[in-house]
Amino acid sequence: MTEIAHRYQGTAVPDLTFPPREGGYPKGHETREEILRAALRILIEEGYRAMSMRRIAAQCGMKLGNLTYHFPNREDLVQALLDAVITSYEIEFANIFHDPSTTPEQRLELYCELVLEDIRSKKTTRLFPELWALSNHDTFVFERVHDLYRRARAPLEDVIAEMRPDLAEPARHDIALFISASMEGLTVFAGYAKPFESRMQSLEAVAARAFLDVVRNFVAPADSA
Amino acid sequence: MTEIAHRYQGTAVPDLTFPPREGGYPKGHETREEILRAALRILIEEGYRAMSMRRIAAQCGMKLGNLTYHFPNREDLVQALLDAVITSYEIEFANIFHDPSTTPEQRLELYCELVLEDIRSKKTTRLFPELWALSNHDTFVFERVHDLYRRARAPLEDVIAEMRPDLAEPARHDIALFISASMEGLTVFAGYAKPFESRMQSLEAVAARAFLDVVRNFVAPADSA
Amino acid sequence: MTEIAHRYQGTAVPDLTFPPREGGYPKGHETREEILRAALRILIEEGYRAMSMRRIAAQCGMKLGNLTYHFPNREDLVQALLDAVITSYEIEFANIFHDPSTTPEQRLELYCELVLEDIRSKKTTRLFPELWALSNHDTFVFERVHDLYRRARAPLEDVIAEMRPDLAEPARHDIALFISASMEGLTVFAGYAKPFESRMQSLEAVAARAFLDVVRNFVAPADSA
Amino acid sequence: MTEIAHRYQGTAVPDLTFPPREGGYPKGHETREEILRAALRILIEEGYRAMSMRRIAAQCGMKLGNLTYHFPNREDLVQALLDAVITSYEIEFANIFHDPSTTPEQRLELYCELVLEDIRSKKTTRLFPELWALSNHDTFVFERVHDLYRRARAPLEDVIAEMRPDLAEPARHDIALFISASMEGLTVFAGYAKPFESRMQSLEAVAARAFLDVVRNFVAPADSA
DNA sequence: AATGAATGAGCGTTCATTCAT
DNA sequence: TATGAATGAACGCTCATTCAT
Repeated sequence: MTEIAHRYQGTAVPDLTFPPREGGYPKGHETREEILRAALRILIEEGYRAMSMRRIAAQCGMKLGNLTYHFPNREDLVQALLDAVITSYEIEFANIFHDPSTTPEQRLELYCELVLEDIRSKKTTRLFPELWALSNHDTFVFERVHDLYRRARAPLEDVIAEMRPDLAEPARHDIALFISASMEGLTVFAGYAKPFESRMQSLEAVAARAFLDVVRNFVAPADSA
Repeated sequence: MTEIAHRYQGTAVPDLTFPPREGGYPKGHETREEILRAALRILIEEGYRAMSMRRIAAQCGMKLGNLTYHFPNREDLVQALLDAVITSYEIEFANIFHDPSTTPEQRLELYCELVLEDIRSKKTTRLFPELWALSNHDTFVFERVHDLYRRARAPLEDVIAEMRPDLAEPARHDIALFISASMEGLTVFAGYAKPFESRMQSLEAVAARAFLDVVRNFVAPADSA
Repeated sequence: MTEIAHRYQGTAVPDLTFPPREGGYPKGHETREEILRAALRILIEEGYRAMSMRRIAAQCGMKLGNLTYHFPNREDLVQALLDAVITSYEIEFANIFHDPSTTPEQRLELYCELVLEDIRSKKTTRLFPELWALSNHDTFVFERVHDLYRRARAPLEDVIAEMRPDLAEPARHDIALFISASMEGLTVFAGYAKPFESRMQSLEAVAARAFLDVVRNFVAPADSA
Repeated sequence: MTEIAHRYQGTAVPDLTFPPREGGYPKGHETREEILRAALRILIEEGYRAMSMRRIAAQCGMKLGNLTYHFPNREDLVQALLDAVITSYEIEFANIFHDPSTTPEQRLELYCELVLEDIRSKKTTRLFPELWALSNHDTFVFERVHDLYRRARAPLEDVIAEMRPDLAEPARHDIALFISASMEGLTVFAGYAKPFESRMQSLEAVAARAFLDVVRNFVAPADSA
């Protein structure tokens, strides 16, 4: 396959959160972190198919045997990696809304701004499509990804509840879901190295307008369950 | 990896459009079609990683040697497959707007309805995340996918132009892009076997409201390039 | 493990009978024969544990990939090998009694002579203990081995029936079984390179005496089922 | 490989006799015993090939590191195991003939009875074929096994000497050897879970008859050395 | 057009072993 | 005494590919 040039080759790829092993030494935890980092790097730069045990071991200058010592099989490693990377997103999200803006409208706009900014990062642009593809065939990824999204929608639902206390819970949920999905969709079009990456600024304005309007104007249909 | 149960196991997976080989016999074309169909079936049911030459050959009860006769190497096959599947989507799209409804608002709504209906199909839900993931690392897929989306946005841009002749072309383009991306984003949340598949109906109402409003109300910022 | 010196290192190890593959070329059959021969050689010279796919491939100057082409997995190869080797023993046995000696006593003695002669061969001494060990954990080997022994006992039972028409079938069967088992047991003590290999001649006399006597003198107990 | 069902799954597998380590603590001896027991359990249940260091460690809920602390390498462990298990058989045998029956005929019969009873145990049926197979390729096992058999034949030779003082030593030895080998051979046919396990009772009668007759009637050939 | 045969590289995994803690 | 960490080699197997038939 023809490879897409990597613009920021030497990306640091940080942000991995995973629990230490019971009874394990600090050295071992560091090694496991190095392994997961290398795996993430390959996943981002070359895709899931290229993320083999051997390549990961080679990436972090480690023998294959040691890699399987820390992660007895590939599934363990992949799950640990995806869990760690998703957990780090959850932590990031949890930190976002500790600074309360004034009006709910401002908070909605800020939320979208932060999400769309994240989407433009190489890491997110590359990682999430892989997660979406994997979630189609792997229940663990499926559940972990949608767990993340559920948490990510919570502040959105709060904002909508403030702006539209008249709406029933399902309707609020639908709107939050739509807003969240809508932004995720932009990953493929205006994410890192995507055709409309440069339009992200103006797309943000379009999105903000659409989201504000739909929250304000949405009228639940009679039979909306 | 833990497999997600396939609800409509025996899916037919049709819709593959690809050119006959120059100087090739009809039999050969049929065989190539069978191969691509088998490949697509694996891609949809088990993901890109499982789509090996051997498994494709096995899927269509064919010996490996014959498969490599028709597609000398894997890249040829993958490109032919993705090209064929994307082409079939383009043809489907081209057929959509031959029946012109009355108002542009109705046409916008119909457009969204058709797209969101397609998204709920197993084929589309499974296929597109794979394409998005591949497009991050493969220029051919990248270009082919965005070519498809460009064509898909064309009728959308026409509708927007009718509704908002006052807007400049970049703004219209941004709005069309947003609407398209927005709906694509719903694939992951309300597509086939997704957590909110059952909410697609009401999500469609939310989306329609948001899209109509943004087309009607969008005001280009002063510095929008 | 300390290795026992191989006295007749360059043993030919012939006698493998297995069916040609349907639609396969003669070349392929030859290759499969070469593979099985190499496997048998290793099994005999170094034991079951040493009989790995890689070592077999190396033994017959073949690439591992080609070996797995002909035998998709180890179990297939092992079964094919044991089946072939056991089949060849069955054929050998079937040929033994086509020359009818005069008295049943002479035939019994000839039978024992032939079996004990075979036991002294390197192939049989080495192979059968492996089969016995394997048959403890592998149903295929278990059934195949006891199928062979059942066929091997048939002429024995005929002889006994001739000598002792008064005996009931179960008693005849027990005697045949005892005689057969008795000789097999000598493998470990007086087989190839065994401590009493040189005593085989005189052991044969002891065995012949014991077998003749038991056939002649055995009196079925009252409650013998 | 297809596994043979284990009828008496939770076998205790006792009977391991091995010397304590010089300067070792009692705790260490217990651990080593636990290790050898686990090894023996695997050997019996799954065969020699499955008896790896890792599996042994896992079997006795121990970390690999600790196992290699007690047995620095595999050969040490295997030798210790086989030595211990053979030693325990030797001790068992030594205890048998402390109760002297009256006539040598009765003693011969009792001897056979005890041996054939032991053969029917899962442990013996499973273990000895492994020993026979190993003894073909490993001098230590070879010598240790035949040492055991030599001791086992001693009481047999005494009985024969009593019954046939006229016979020369080689002839007596041959007869004892034949009787011993004969019974060992029954392991494969009428041992634990073997096709004729249920016939062991009547086979014992056949064997007793044959053995008594051969001891009584055997006439050494003129050239018997 | 299709199958059989063979290669060479790579896959995930298990192995026995060594050494630091 | 026991566990954690790491190595290097080998395991059975699958891969894409090439070529003869």
